[in-house]
Amino acid sequence: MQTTLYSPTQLADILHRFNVRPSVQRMAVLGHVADKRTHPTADEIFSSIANNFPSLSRATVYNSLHTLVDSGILRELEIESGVTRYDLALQPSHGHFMCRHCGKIYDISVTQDLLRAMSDKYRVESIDVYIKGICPECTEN
Amino acid sequence: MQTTLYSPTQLADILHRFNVRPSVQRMAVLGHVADKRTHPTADEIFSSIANNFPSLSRATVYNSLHTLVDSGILRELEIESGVTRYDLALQPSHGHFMCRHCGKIYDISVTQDLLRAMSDKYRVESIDVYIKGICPECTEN
DNA sequence: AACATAATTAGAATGATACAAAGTTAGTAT
DNA sequence: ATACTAACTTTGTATCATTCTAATTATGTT
Repeated sequence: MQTTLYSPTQLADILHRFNVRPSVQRMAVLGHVADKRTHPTADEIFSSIANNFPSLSRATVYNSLHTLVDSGILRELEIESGVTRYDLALQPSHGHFMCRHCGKIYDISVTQDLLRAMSDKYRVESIDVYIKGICPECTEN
Repeated sequence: MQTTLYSPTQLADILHRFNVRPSVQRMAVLGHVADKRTHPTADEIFSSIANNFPSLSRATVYNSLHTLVDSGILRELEIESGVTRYDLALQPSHGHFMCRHCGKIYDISVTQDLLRAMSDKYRVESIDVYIKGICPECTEN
């Protein structure tokens, strides 16, 4: 059941490379996001790994996730209102497709052509493009 | 102070066209989103129009917004974690640029070329492409 | 081993949004 | 006009994700 694509050593390596201390909790959080590729929420992660950590706190999951995002290992997805989902950031950038019916989230590549071609497979109902950064006004000041 | 780009008659017309009953509250909510183009949150809308409606309830603002979104007049933006923002949907589809520093949200067009050209004006730090619809698995069933 | 720093825990607090029941309004038919 | 009905608004309460705080524990370094 527990497909382990990333060994503990590999997880520790990743954390080291990004200058994040490899606590067991952090490894478990990262491991879950990296192994299952379901773009889980903080709560899903908590429920899944709580078995192995009787005293695990939600705050720890949130703390770990924030640390992992800040370090660049994970990336936040806000594809669904009200919850933040998490995705491995260690791979070529990609868009996401969420099925309105089953809720599953698929990784997709996002070149113009592919986006158009996608309509054959997926029934696209909405596309959101969000860009963040620094605006001209703020760059001057 | 209160720039009125849309007259009450125009607002009522829009609501009629989309088969939404033009209650005063709904007109006020739509009017605020349509006039100011600040992509406001439910709470910002509530605060702004509460002056004119001493007994206005937050629930009414949420109800109105849901009705307006369902009818296709407004569109939800999830560009910022934890809050939903609202935008007029009655215009050519466009992306959004949020400044990490001042928080302002700019409308931008999203063709490949323009996205590339944008880097001259805006300092792009992250791009999110979210697509929703029905996946192949669900289409079969 | 002792100290300093960082991480974890538990529980309470916050804040956006949803819900439920009662009251009000508006549209329609008599 | 009056009464009926359905839609809308209100009020207060509930929920749920996330954050905060203070106390505890673990880790790394001298």
